[in-house]
Amino acid sequence: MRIHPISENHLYKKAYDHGKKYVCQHIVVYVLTDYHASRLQRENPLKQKINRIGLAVSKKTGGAVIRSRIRRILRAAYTRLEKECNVRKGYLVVIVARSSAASVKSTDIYENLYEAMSNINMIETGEKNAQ
RNA sequence: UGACCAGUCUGAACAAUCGCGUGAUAUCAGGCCGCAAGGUAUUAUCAUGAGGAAAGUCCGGGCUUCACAGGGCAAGGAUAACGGAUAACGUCCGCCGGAGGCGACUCCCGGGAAAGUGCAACAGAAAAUAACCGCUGCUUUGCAGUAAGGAUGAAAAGGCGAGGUAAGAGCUCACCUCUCCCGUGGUAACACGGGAGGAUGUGUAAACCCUAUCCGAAGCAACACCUGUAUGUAAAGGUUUGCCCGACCGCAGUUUAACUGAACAACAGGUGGCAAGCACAAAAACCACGUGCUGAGCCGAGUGGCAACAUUCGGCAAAGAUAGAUGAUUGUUCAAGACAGAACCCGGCUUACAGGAUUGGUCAUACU
Repeated sequence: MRIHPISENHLYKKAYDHGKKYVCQHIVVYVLTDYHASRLQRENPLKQKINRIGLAVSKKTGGAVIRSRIRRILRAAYTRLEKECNVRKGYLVVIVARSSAASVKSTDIYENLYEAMSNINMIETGEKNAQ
């Protein structure tokens, strides 16, 4: 399960401007339909659709150590979410950490992410495994 | 024992579960992306994976690109006792002078103010050809002499004592200070001793400036080099014939859409296009493998040196990403975890930092 990062700056801009948005206590999530989803699917050896993930942590949040810790936690949270739930694919997902995320446990962030994704209707209920 | 001074080392540990980068071995897949060379995947095991400051980007180098390829001058910048170390330094070591501390020791101290120009607020009579008050003399509403005393100030015209005088004054003398000369010691800065001079005007050079020495510019999401393994690939391109032009290649993006997606397509850049034949040199561009991460390297012992350091021998070699790998959760322990994340690489400096360990030394007190 690899994370496909968003590297283009314009995609972040589009996600902020046009994407669906949900604000939680510690994070903000933007979701936008990925126009390149089918091309990426062809490139993907497994022939599955994928979500491209963008992680954003403001410099206001803290120093480099704190920021990279938050990025790791966010990445881990998303990986766990894809594993345990049935997440819709073919989207651009931008996760922005709020300043309170610096002092919070990773489980809280995961719960935040789950709440946000289900509110944006990114999680298909049933099927897979509901644990 | 207490209070200090100067270093050196260290920068929580363990277990379980999940997870990541790189490398190796095996395994899986022949699809997708690209004009093409070519690229890329699944899973398992093993190995390995941030700092003393990785930080600030303040100095000095290496490396690379560009420029000059010789010498001089000017401008600009940096440095500033002396000797050494070093690839180099504004760093380090030793030492000198000054300042501070009882001391161990410390210091954002260190050319020139008699080359010149400038500045010195407020206060004060006066801030540099000193006469306001005071003191003394005389021919006394004034003139002359005088820096001993006096407000102030960061700084007031060498200090202090004696002689001297009308009163005073380096005017004279002793001591101190300063400058110069000689001798001794030291590689030298300088120190000590002796002699001479009469002594010029306070501070400021982080004001301009003067003296000496050094310096080409730029740079990392970059750039370059080496080798082409079938002389690596090469769409649009060359050339011949025919036909056709707001064409074509390439591409962010937009619309529709959910698939072999389709349509339209800006800027930069490149090329006239299409069909057939022929030929493929070079360059730009790109691709693969490799290199720049073995380096002024680290550790231990010996030798030389007061030391910085040099040198000999032996051993070690295991971060390398490109939106960026070291993490999360739970539990246990303790001294309860600070500052903080490699990004081309080194040597320094500076700044931040919970603590812990340890070496040498000083002072005080007590005891012998």
